[in-house]
Amino acid sequence: MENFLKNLNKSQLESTLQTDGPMIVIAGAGSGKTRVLTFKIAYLMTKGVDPFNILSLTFTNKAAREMKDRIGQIVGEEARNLWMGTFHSVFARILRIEAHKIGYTSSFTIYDTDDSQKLVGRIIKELNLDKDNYKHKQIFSRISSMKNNFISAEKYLHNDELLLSDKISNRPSFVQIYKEYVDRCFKAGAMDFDDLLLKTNELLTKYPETLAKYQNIFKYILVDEYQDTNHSQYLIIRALSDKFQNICVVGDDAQSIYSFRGANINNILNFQKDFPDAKLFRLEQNYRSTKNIVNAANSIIENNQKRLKKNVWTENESGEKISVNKLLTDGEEGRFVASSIFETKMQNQLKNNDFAILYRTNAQSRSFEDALRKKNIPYRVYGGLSFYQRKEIKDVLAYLRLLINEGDEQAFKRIINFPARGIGQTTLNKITIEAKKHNVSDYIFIKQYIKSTEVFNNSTKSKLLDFVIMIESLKVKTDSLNVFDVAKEVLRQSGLYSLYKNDESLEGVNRIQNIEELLNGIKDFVDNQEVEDKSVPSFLQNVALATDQDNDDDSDKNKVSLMTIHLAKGLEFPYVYIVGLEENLFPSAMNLNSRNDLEEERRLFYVALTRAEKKVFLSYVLSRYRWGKLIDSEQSRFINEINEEFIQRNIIQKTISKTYSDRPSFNKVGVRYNKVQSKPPKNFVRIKKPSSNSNLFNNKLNVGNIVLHERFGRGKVLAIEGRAENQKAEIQFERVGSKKLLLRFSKLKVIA
DNA sequence: TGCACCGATGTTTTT
DNA sequence: CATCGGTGCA
Repeated sequence: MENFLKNLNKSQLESTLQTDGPMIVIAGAGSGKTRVLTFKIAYLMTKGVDPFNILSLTFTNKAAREMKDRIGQIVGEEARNLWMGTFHSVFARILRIEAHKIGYTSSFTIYDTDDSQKLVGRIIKELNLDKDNYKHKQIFSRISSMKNNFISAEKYLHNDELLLSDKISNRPSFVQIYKEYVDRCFKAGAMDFDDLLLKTNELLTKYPETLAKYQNIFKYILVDEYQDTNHSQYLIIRALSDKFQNICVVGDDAQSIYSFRGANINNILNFQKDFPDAKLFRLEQNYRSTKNIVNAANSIIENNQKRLKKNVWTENESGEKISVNKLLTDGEEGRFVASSIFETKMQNQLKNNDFAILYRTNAQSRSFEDALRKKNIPYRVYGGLSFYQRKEIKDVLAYLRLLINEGDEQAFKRIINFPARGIGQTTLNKITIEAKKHNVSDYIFIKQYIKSTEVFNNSTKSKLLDFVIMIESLKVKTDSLNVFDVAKEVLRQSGLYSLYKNDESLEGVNRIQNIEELLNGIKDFVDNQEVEDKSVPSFLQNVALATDQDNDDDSDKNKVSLMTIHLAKGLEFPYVYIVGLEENLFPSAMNLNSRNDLEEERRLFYVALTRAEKKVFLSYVLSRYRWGKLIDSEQSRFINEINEEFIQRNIIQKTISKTYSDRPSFNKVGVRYNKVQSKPPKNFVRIKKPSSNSNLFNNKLNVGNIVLHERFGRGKVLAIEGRAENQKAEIQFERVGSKKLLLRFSKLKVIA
């Protein structure tokens, strides 16, 4: 039964078998910490601990799912009963059960960053503040950081230091915005991401019996990536573990890279002070990377002052030196990387998914996409704009949100006049004022008071009334229909579907495709056996906390991965390209001002290096386009911090290809490609996605061909127009008539 | 009220 | 360069 433990080394085994009492595992990169967590949980279960009593918090939902699967392979079915997920998803689930205790209903809305920022912007406007001085994104991020540090608006008001600093920076009204923002979220029955943690704390503090209930449920608590927890998260696990003290945290201070969202490295540095009896374990043997990589990474991190003593080593071969490459422009960097991938792949018989390109900022992906596409190397861009952040998707979801939460201000504002129904700004302003007078939400105001109020003229009144009637009739359907059918009704009755359907433009076609994908996703959610709660609120919660990297499917298996270093955390690839190693980009210009910030950038570089198994390629350029302008740049200080014996510098690369201009104009290239690449989260069956190697990009489609479309069926090609990814075909389908399709979207099979 | 156009402004990183 | 918000006209 416990055979599975045989594969562990000494320190892995010791930390696995230590089950009771507080403990911390300091785990170097690639030292098998996930194995320890997995085996420890499996071990607990074989010892008879009920999976319902184990809480395991991971950094992404994907990590949780993978771990659950692996545990399932060892102990079987029972593993599905484990409490496992991100802080946000686990506690959102609990909050839904306990919501009424803290003044919410179980169908509370979760505001995403976009909702939150918009609300802050609106408040700034309402308070008549100068929007150039009060930048809504900055203000929101300050609010978020206050929340994560447990400084409420009230506390803020009593903190002279903070108030003074606002005065000095000429933003004395910050605290008013903060307070109003919190009030408005509450009134809207909405929580933002930070609230999910904050309100959990509120719940556990205010209700000792609730705290006791969850303390008794979570007899064993395990936290992965502990170095990236913030104060809120810290307090939650402290409270929950207080009774049994069976708390195991795993992390690596050298990989703490999320301080910008409140992560507090002191959580890991101080763990032993918090739990004086805590046992400490170290995992220092690296199984992932070559000696060169491990040693190079060690030489980098030695430049940081703040760190725990640790000696990461490996028995792996020395491997190749790290290749450092200097290029002229970002365009050349793209081509260099693409060629290098191509050559390395050919020489060593590798697959595309053996490669990753890691960068500091999402905006850098562009040149690599262009170059890879030209070389016909399939790739996938992770991160960036996620599926659920697309306008058309947010619109549909906003209808669903309003159906279950009449208070949802952001949802209401989004859809009241979309699709356009003649309700303009003037009317909206009136509604806001009147609603405030009656102390209800905008929607409830028009629903309850529209008939009796005199502030609107008759035509406006009837337009508003029509809106209410539509929403109310949809709401009735939520009782009898499942989410999928409700969503279909929403699309039909709101007019959203026909709006986009009639839009023949490229954008319109794109949007309708996305909406259909969303429907597929909802259908799958409804049909999915593993999902217990299929209500609209449950679906929306799922969606709000889903992330793009939560899903991978077979079509993504053999592709080069492009992502930010932050997203690469926890992943590994045989060959890794770390690009854009230039001062002001990496390290970022924003983080050059303090030692702490710079050290975090350095840890980020450490994380990037330690993703690699076999070989690392670094690159930097002399000039790079930023904001459409050519900027001179110099190599990153981090390159020189690597001990020279581990690297090999290459002279300026010759231009690899001169057949096309360095910066192709947008007209030629068309719409950016990665915009349509990210995808809905797991549980989601979808129609075939556009991708760099699929579809008719390369294959020739001719007028007269008979084709098969997965939804429309058989059809005949009448005409082809446009070029490259803008290419469209007019096809006469037997069942549904003639349609113009964008070839890069349509999965067409040529049958004759 | 709706739409088209224009200029300002912004890019760290994400649950 | 790309998006967004604001302005001015129909």
